[in-house]
Amino acid sequence: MVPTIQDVARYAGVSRSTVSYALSGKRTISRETRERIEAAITELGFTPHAGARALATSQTMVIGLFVQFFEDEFSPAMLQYVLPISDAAREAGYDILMVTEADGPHAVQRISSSGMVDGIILLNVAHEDPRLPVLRKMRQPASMVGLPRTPEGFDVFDLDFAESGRILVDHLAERGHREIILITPREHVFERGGAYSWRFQDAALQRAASYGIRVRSYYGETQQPAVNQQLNQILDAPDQSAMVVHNDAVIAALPSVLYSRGVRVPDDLSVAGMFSEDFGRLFSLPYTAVETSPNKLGRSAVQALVQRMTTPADANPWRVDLVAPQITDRGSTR
Amino acid sequence: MVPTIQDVARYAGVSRSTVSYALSGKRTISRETRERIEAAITELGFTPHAGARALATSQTMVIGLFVQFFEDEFSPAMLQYVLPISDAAREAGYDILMVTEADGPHAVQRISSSGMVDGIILLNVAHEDPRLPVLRKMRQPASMVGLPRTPEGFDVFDLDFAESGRILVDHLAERGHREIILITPREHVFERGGAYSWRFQDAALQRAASYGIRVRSYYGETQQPAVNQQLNQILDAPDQSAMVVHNDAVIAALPSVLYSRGVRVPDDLSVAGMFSEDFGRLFSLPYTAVETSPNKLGRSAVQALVQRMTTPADANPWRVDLVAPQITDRGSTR
DNA sequence: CTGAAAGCGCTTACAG
DNA sequence: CTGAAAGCGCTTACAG
Repeated sequence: MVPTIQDVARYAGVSRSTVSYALSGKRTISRETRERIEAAITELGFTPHAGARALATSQTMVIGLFVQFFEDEFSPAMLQYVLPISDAAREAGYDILMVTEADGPHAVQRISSSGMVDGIILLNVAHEDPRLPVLRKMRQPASMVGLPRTPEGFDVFDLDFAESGRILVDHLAERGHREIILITPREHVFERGGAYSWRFQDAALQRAASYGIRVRSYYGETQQPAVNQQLNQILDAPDQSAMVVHNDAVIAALPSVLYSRGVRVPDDLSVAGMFSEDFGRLFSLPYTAVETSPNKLGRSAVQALVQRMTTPADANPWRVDLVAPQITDRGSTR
Repeated sequence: MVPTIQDVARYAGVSRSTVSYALSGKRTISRETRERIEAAITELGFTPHAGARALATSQTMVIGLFVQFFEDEFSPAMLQYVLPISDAAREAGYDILMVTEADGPHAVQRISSSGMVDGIILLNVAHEDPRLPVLRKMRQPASMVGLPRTPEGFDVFDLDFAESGRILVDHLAERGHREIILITPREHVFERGGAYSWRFQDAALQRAASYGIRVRSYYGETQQPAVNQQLNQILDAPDQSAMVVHNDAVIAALPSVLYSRGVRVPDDLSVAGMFSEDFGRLFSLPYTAVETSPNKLGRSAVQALVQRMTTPADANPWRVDLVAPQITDRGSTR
């Protein structure tokens, strides 16, 4: 039914090995032979069987992408990582097996030990991520977005959230603000070990303290209508001059809440956030923000992984890249 | 290095076939033998090699999911289909190979003919979708979300957009509106063959005509700041009483635009849209809407595909399921 | 209840 | 420049 390399060989009057070498280019084939083979391939519509090739070469040319969706996080943000990763993988010749299973450790074990993938990318990595211990036992290399407590054994990429916190506090301090409202991820994200939450918050609080700036910190909600209710409650307090938002759901809802209250930015309130340019465009956020660079982080993770996969005995030390945050001034502070 | 079925057999003192049958349960194994095999498996940490199994059985237990992201569509909506599909696939024992390649037909050809997947799901199918002709030549069954001009050969699931258009017009007609603003997908979506765009619009216009209701139809923008600008321009016209929005980007931006203009819903303007409950929650949309049921559609596509994959000679006719739209009244009309 | 062997469709040393 | 053959790690008729 579906043609095999044997059919091609027979049709072209050569051996299977010759066809295989013509395909891979790993040895020189006479022009005439090569042309006969190519003709046979197009004539028969032959494509090598991926499974057979994987068995023979121990290479699947597939990357496992492990995504976790939590109720308390804002899902659209995740897509910003997935798409660049998928694109970068394809550019390097890999396909993406996307795994969204709730039981992360089990999924890693299952996919990895069955040899379905050559390498693994973890998204949304927690401080004590239960996927890492099992991942360490697997034979495939892995890279990730998100900084775990013990990154040894993996290439790790993340935004420098501490520095991001400082940059935003500096930005407001320079403009003379003496009080800042800080809206963080949900409390549950802290508890779960989403290290980005406290890396940002701790650094921001510390930097603010060094200026003598007072910070009122709130765990932001992530589901409507709680988001709007909470924002309104926070804004009911008098004399607020500046707000830093490190919470996707809150920042996405902010424009409508501010409009509804008649709060003008930056005249009545200075606002600065943490989001990517794409995210900002999607939700029409007119706020100065630290660019979270999901594109860059995702692509870096792919690149590092491809490097490890193609150089199995790679002696290079494991990377921990904390991308330096850049602020994009959209004029929402003063 | 990594244990094979041979190692397990040796360790348990049986043959490879016995181990294989113990794994599959396709023949009865004596209790004692089975226990020895199980012990060997856990002891050695054995997992069957997926590639070898695929080669022997011609089954990969992987579904190819082909996603297309267009500049002129609103990406968060896509995730609402991807996640339920991934979950449903896993429940049926399948993993998901997610393909986002820009060249859809080529990607289908590549993945399908190399035997990487047992079946295929297409998302965001166009009226004349260039992926369908190549898909028809492939050996794997396929299902899809989105109604193509010629659905023969596939199981097709989509919302009944025509009926959705009628329902929303009826809803406003019942409330006495004599003029409706209709915001559709971008013009380019119509041109590209996104049939959902005109199926909805044509039906809505026709139904409105039957009531003698006047409809002003606009191609909605999808990128900021164009979305807000356009909305403001549309709303500048006097005497508007009702608006139907069939455009994700526009409906997501609508609350802030209406707030900023001081337009109150439904007192000043009746608003009805097309979006899922999840989407509405994500963007805090307080509008009456036809539920677009991405969850249901995605799961149906998986179910139908699993049926075809497990019953290759399935004689059941191809399905074209247009899900009956349900309106969710959130009190945004009167 | 269990085993020996063929076969799935490739790749790659080994030989010439 | 090309071929014959072993091997990758499974499954499954065939045999007993």
